Amino acid sequence: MAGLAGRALDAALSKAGARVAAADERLTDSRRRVLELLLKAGGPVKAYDLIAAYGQGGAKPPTVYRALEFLERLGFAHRLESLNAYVACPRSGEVHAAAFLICECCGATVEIEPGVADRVERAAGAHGYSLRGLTLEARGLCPACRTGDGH
Amino acid sequence: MAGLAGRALDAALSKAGARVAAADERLTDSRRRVLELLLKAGGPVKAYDLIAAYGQGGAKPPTVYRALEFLERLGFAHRLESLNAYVACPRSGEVHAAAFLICECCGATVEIEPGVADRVERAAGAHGYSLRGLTLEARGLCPACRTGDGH
DNA sequence: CTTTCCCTGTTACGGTATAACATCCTGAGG
DNA sequence: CCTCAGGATGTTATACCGTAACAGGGAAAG
Repeated sequence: MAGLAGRALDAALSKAGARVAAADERLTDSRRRVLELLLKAGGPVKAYDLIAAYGQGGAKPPTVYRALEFLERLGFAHRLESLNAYVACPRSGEVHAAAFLICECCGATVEIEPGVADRVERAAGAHGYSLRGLTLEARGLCPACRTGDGH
Repeated sequence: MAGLAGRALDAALSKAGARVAAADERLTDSRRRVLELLLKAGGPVKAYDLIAAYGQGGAKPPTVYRALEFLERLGFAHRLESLNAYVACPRSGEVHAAAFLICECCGATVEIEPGVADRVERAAGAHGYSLRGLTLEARGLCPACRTGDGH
């Protein structure tokens, strides 16, 4: 799943720590641990898998959900609504609208930048709405699964 | 919530019946009942609210979830992933990619046609993905809630 | 008539998420 | 040093969302 490990993981975590500090927030143990698990996975992870993998016999649900909420708020992670899963954000620490391609066959996901925010913004304006967040999840088949190399 | 009632509701239901028949499917009692509840609500409804409102002491979850699955498959309803809720589709019976504006304050939703499918398709193609379905949900404030008239 | 296929009913369960409250740090100000 | 306010965490319990698995029923085709 292209997850991080070793030096790259450490680098990503310390970079995250710096960004969190710059935002006058704290990267506490539980937040750091959850981010680490998301980065290691390199793909979507279910909340209860994080809970189980947390260590020392696991964590309680609120611990992990609070960490996820924090990571989302600061732009280190996204929630995939259509999968009930969470994923580390490749553009960690920069708040932005996320868009995903999700393979219906193997679950592989890619975060993309389709540049649709402006069009949605216009459509919202036409209905008098002001926009504050965007969820865009496209389901399909990844290259491997299209050709049968999948899984 | 702009829900349907009386003649308009009857008309919508019989139109749905015709479309279902044209698709060589059956609009059974439970399917018709769930569609009726969605149309009456005129907005997003939670599955368990449908279960409670179903009548005769309510229905069992599988009954309602099966009906919802059917209605989605035929394009009569959509699931709002970010709300865990379901909504009747204004373009009932025509399968299409849905996009929604959702008010974070009062929950009002509008189905829009932002015309982004082509852009997402291109972005998917660039990553080798073939597209089969699209979820687009924009959160913001509706006109009433922006001006404080909300609720 | 009977076979087939789809739809439904029912029980039970598993996965997802949060409420509510107690506790504990940590940093600012006295 | 003290203490006090605010955020973060720990803990228990519970509510909500969705589905598996299997039995039964009913209409249409042969």
